[in-house]
Formats: sequence, C-alpha cells, structure tokens
Amino acid sequence: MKSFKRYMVTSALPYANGPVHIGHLAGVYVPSDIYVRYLRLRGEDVKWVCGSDEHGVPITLKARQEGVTPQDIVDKYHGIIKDAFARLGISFDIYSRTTSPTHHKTASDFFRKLYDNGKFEEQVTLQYYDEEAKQFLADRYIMGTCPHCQNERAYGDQCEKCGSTLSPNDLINPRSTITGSTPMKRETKHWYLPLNQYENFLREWILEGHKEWKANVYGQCKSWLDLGLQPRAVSRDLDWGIPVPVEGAEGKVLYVWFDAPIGYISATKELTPDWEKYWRDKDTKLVHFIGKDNIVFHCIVFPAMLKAHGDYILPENVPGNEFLNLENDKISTSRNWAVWLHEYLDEFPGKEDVLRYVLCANAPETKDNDFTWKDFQARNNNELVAVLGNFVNRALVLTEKYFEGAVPACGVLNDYDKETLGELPKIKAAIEENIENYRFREALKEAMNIARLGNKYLADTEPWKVWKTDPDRVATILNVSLQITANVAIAIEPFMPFTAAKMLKMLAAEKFGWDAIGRADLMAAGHKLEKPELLFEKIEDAMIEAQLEKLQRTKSANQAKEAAKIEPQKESVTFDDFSRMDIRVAKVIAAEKVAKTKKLLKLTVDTGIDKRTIVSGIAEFFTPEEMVGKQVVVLVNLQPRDLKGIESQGMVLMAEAADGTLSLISPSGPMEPGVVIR
RNA sequence: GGCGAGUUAGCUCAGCUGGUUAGAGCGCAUGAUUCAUAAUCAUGAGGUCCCGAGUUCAAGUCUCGGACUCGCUACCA
Repeated sequence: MKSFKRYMVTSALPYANGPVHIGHLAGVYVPSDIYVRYLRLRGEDVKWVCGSDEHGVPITLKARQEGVTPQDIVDKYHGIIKDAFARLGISFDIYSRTTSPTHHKTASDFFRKLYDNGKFEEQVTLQYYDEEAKQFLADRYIMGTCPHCQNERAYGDQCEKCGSTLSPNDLINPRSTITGSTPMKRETKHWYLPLNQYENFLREWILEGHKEWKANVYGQCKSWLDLGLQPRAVSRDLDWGIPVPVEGAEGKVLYVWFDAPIGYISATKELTPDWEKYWRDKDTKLVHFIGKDNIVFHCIVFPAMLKAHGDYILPENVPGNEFLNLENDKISTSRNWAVWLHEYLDEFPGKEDVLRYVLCANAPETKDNDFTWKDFQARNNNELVAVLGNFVNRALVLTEKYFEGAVPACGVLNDYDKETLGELPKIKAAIEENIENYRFREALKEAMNIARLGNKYLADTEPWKVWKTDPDRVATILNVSLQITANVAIAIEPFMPFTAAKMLKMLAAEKFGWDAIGRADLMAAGHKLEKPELLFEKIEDAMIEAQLEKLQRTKSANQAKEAAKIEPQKESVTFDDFSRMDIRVAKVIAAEKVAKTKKLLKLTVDTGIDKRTIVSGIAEFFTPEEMVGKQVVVLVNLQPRDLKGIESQGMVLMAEAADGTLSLISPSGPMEPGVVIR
C-alpha cells in the first residue's frame, strides 16, 4: 500500500440556502471530523477544508422570493451553518465560502486555463429569453406545464409533482418566473466539458485502480461509465456567480457544479501559502468526504476537470455515505422534516457529543439508515451513561474515596492486570484499522470497548471488598483503572472531543498523543486529580416526547398544506370549447405491459366507433389482467401520439390524487361502448 | 425496463479471497454484585443468513432465476 507524506481532506460544501441537519452530519461532517481528528492526534500533516457553496439558481430564486439580494441569503445561511458546525466541534482548518475573492480568482483562472488549452467545446443553442427582464431563463427561472403529468407549475429542470427531469424546451406554455411573460427563444453560447473524452481515463483510474472504494461508490461510478458520459455545460446565463472569463461572455457565469469543487482548492489557498503542496504533490493523499448524491461530481466530473487542468493530483478515495432517514421518513428541507443542527444545539445544551455519538454509531455507511429519537435516548442511556460515563465515574470516585483523589502507586501487576492492560494495544490497532478504512461505526464500537474492559476489570477485581484486607492491592487496581481511563480519553477524542476534554480536565492531564494508547504509565503515582463530575446524564422520556411532538406538528402542518393544495380552478372555457372534446365510454378488450417501461400499459379498447390502441401510464396501479373487461372513459378525439414506438389513439381518463395514486373512472351502471359523455 | 447498492437474531449492524456448533452492541430472561447516574458483571434464550434452483466434499459467502427497499436512468396524452 502506498504511503503518503500528508493528507488533504475535503468535505462536501453545504449549499447555502438552508441550515445543516443530522443527515448532512451523519453522512459527511461527523465521519470526516473523526478522520481528521484521528490523523491530527497521530501527528500527521493534514489540512481539512470546507465552506459554503453559495452560487447557483436556487439561491437567486430564494432571494427573489424573500425580496432580498442573493448575497443576503448566503450571508445568512453561511453564518448559521458555520456557527453550528463550530458549536458541534466540527474542526475544519478553514470553513470558507465560494463568494470569497480568492475563490472567484481561483475558479476563474482554472476555467481560463482549460479554455486556453482548448479543453472545452463551444456550442450555440437556442434558449428561452425573457425580454422584459433581459435575461436567459435557465432551470428554475422558467415554469410551464409538465408534458408528462400536466402539472402547470413544473420547472425548467424538474417537475416536482411527477419527479421527472425536464429541460426548458419540454415545457408546454413556458413562462418566465421573473415577469410571468412568455419567453422568446434566442441564441446563446456555452462551454461544455467533453466528459466523453475522459471515459477511458476514468474507467482505468476508478474501475481498475480503485477497486478498494466503497461498494456503493464504486458501483455508482461503474453505472455512470457504462451508461456513457456526455459533454456537460460548464456555464450558465445568470448574473449570480463567477463570470466566465472570456471575451464576449457577458452575462454568463460558471455553472455552480464547476466552481463548487474548486472551492476546496480556494479554501486551501486561504488557509496556507503552502497550498500547492497539498494539491499538486503526489505524496499527498486527497480524500473527499461526500454523501451519495455527490458521487458523480466527485468521482467523475471533478477528476475529469483536474485531469484536464493537469497540475493537480486526483483523490485517493471518495468515501461516500448513503442517506439518513428520520423516524422512517426521508429527511426533507422543503417539508421541514429534519433535526436541524442549530436547533438541536439550542435544545440539548451540553449534549454535542451525544449527537456525535449517535450519528456515528448509526451512520449510513453501507445503506440508508434511520434516526429515531427512541434510539437516540437508548444509546445515550444504555451506552454513554451506563458504559462510558459510569466506568469513568467509578474509577474516579473510588480513587477519591480511598486515596483522596491522588493517583495511587502501582504495585506488582498480577496476570489478570497484565491481561487486561494487554487488551489496550489490540483495541488501538482495531480502531486504527477501522478508521483508516472509513469504518467509523466499527471504530467507535472498539473505542467504547475500552470502557467495557474497565467495567469488567472493576467487577472482577472488586476493590471495594479488597480494601478491608489489602489496601495496597486496591492501590494497584485503581492505578490500572486510571490508566484505562486515560486510554479511554485518548481513544474517544476523535469521536467525542468534548467528553475527552472533560475527562482530561478531571484527570488534570494534558492532551496525550494517539500513540499513548496502550501505555500503562500515563497517570503517575501521586498525581492529584480534579473532582469527578458526571460525563453524561440520562435523557428522560419527556425530552424525547417533546421532540416527537415537534415532528408530529411538522407532519400535521404538512398535511394541512397538502390538503390546501387543491388545484385552483382553471380559466373558464366556453361550452363550445368543451363540446369539442369527444369523451366516450369504452371497454378494454386487451391489455399488455409495454416492454422496457415501468408505467406503460398498451390497451386495446372498443370505443363503439372502432377498436383502437391506447398507451396509458397506469401500469404502477393496474395489472393488464385486471384491466381487461373494465369499462373506462376515453377522450377519443385526442391527437394520436407515439409512445415507445406505439401509436396511442386517445387517452383513458383517470382521477389522480395528490400523491399520484390513480383511480379508474367508469360509469356506475353498465353502458354500451361508444356512449357519449357530456 | 436498464444499471448500482442493500435484504443476516426483536432493533442497529459485522461476517475479507467459500471451510469447524453464523457473530457484536442494544433489548429480553436468569443469576451475581453494590464502588457507580437502579449503573455494572456473568450466563442464557432468540436466526428456513429474502425466496427458488444450480456448482462444490463443503455456500450467508460462487452461478442463474425471482421478490422487496433505496438511488440513478429511460418512460408517464
């Protein structure tokens, strides 16, 4: 295995349009903090950077909604995020932001170098332009009717109702979200990074060279590479972002995913004049911590950018975690279904490490995981309080009781003492092995095993009984117990820095290095300890219930919002308009699933007029078998349309609930096919 | 539909290149103990390793087929 002289660690840049929640923490920031704290304890040369990602369309839209500038939005969330991270002890060497001047220059230069070296393809395309607002309408600046589900409020990049990915050209009746006017098409020039040209390089580098990457990351990369890569636009028509540094590119900025990862480099520049060493020397180990939503950018796009540039090293590993759910439901910023870090810190003062512990112990390392408040309580009460807190308290209280709080002298160690102390180096090695392979959950369990070992040692040696007959033996037992306590303090530091600090204070000790783990001479005889205090306290049911009620209120509020979301009445039509629709009763005489689709059924229906084929997107709710013989209502004079190569001659009418559930419309009594509906 | 990841004790998860009675933590039961935040320690119960077929002396582990969950992608008149 290759050895490295230094480490460059990055954590995904949080997007500055909302605060950070437990999902972000469990997936990215807690694991990377553990990793970096561990490396620092080992005395490694490591830099860890992060910052707010502050460009992109969603931020400009949020600003518009709230009637403030984009800068106001990013200032607000950058502040909240940065502060909350600091309070949780997330120990970035620098938490920067992509609106910083250094970043603008770095990203701009990066683009320019690729541009000068002919690494981009230029393409002129027709795009919607709002003449009133005098700007092009990208992504969420344009809205219209979704071609799939008829939702009239679909965006240029996505329809939030049916979830389909769209391009502005797909929208029916497009309109500007700025002025509401109907946009015109206009030519615009953009630059594309031809990812297809990097396919072989990426295939070799990842699929051959990095088989050790986590299964989910490796598999996702393979999937993307097998699908084939397309050139990706690196610029946008927008006035918020980093201007494209090319003549004639006024009004264009770098696309947010292009500038964001360069933010890692910019942040490092702000951190140290030595930044090049960390990004250009092949003896540096570059590690990107991310969530699974970011795999493609960090494993495909960014490496292609770095490769295109040529002066940079590539990541050695990209530990990407899966997602954390909350109480059996997806975490969602827009639905407010989350535990927000800044709120947690206010509501659970002094319990930073409890959250860190629970999120690490339950981190979604190999698959999506669920955070529940009941589990949070159980882990605090049964593990932190009962195992860790209790052991430390026992050792310190016994020392206080028998030796006035001074470390007693160690006498002759018996076999059991030696055996117990002999476990420490083994545990140390296990923690190291796990952390270095990004298995933080397992590493944490190992660290906790030191406290378990201590509890067992006390139970087996029973100093409180021995005291009456052999105080010297008790001195040795407590000396050993205090050595174990000191070992715990070091081993848990990466995971629970606040608790580790409290322990060192109680031990009246300075910080030890990682390699002190395993030593039995950390606490010298006669050394005076501070008064013991409890490391953790029980979390009562009331606190948990309060959180569950809070979530319940969110749920109710969401339901109310959902219920209020009855689609408004459309603009009125004349009877004439209506009578142009030819709607009839028809009978399904045959039905089959359309191959290679999930939703499509090919129906043959008897309309009374004729027998015809209709393709309908109902396969998720109806099987072909149950459709046959059903009476349905069909719009028969709808223009035919090709779907997956089959001509669909009409449309079967369905009632569609807010969640997309479909229900068949049919006459309440038997009717002959062809009967007219009006 | 295609692709990726996952499916192992009540819960959360380990099980590397196939090899003795499938493991851990929590929960549960019983016992011990009282220094400790009724905490701890020991012992135990609890598993058709998603289902089916195959390869093999031997399969949780490999192959094929299928189910379900999550994600990407196509698709939704």
